Amino acid sequence: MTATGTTRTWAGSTLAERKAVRRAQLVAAGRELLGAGQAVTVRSVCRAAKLTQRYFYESFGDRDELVIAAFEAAAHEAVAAIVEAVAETDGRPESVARAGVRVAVEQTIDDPRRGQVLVVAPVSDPVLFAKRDEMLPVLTALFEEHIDSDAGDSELVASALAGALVHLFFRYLTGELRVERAAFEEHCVRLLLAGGAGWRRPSVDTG
Amino acid sequence: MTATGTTRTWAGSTLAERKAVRRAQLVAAGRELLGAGQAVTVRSVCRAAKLTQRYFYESFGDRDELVIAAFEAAAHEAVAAIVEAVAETDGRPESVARAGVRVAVEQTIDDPRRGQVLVVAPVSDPVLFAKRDEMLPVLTALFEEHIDSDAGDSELVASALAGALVHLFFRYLTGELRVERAAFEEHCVRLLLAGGAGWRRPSVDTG
DNA sequence: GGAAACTGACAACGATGGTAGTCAGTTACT
DNA sequence: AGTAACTGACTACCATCGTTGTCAGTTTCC
Repeated sequence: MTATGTTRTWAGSTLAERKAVRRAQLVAAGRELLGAGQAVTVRSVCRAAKLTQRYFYESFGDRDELVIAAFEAAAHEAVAAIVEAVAETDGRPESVARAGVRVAVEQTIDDPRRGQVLVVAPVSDPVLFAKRDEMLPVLTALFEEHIDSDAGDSELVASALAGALVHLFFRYLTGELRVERAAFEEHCVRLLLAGGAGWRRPSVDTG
Repeated sequence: MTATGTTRTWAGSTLAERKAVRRAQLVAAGRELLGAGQAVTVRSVCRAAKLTQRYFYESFGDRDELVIAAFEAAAHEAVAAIVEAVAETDGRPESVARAGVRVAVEQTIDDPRRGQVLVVAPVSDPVLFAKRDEMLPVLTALFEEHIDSDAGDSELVASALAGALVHLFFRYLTGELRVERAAFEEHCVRLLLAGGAGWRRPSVDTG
């Protein structure tokens, strides 16, 4: 048998394998830069990955594609952890909400780099903002599945909830929100349980 | 009397007057560009203002300063209109919330350019994002003054509310949120009245 | 060993942006 | 009329970025 096409090896690996390695290196470098709040350009990411720019275009059409890949890598980790935690609850709404919030906090606040990628970076990168906006329904749907809310138009509810949580996490992560972690988590749980309501009694209900 | 220093005229106006006119032209040009979703650079804004770049540095240290000025101009209009509308209510929480939401919608959705500047542009410009973040407490404080909420930690409440409203307006303005205007406004009113709760009954309350 | 695939380093080009300066023409004051 | 302030048009320089190509050295296959 002759080694032709993609089976030819170089330093023990095929071209496809090398491409995959290089792609992973670039995505990891992109994550590092995003997580450190640094600019992601073709040059900066290739420098961080210790690859020449020629290899960038082997896997990505442009910088945006790379940045999205980096974001998705981080997001999938967080979502997977949340899904797992939720699956281990007894399924009661409060258990689900608590597990979800706990893990979300762990994934973003206890791992500041991932938090930076998922929560802070989208603020200054329209590409990431749009990507995050696209992925949020995945998360809200997960909770809607377990938490029955008779709160009204579900799209409005979901949007308000997403906006509220994203903003809370952003301010907490950047240190603008000076509250105890427990209070922060409790508030997020309440928001989820009420389909967005962290408050017991809307004023109109007691009027 | 001899005309010296700043009283010297050129085409009928003093240097100070000319500077003020040029500054206003640049701010207006900045607003136009932001409102049209176009990039604001020193070059683009001077082109739009029909002024040479030399005059840019007469009023602004850099591009960010100009962009902030443009944002502030738009924001002050909206805030002033909301303040006025609230002042004309009977002061009951529901009246205040309704007036506030109605005017906010008018200011941003009925005037798409201003809406673009205040709601959409901050998504792709970190300078504007930060500026808006800085100004949101002005608005939430206005409502807190009129709407008594026993909902808990007021900073957490205000942050969640701000995030929810900003996100709702963003999605509505960009056309992502396909709901009737009345439903949209009603939901925002409910959020305000509940200090963020658009929902009647958190599940835990009926458990 | 020769040829082709592959690598890493680098150059090149065009585009854009920020900032500052020059120059000829215009205006206003003395 | 002379001079200084002012204007508008433009140049110049530097930096960064995206994208592509070249070249010499390396590896692998036949």
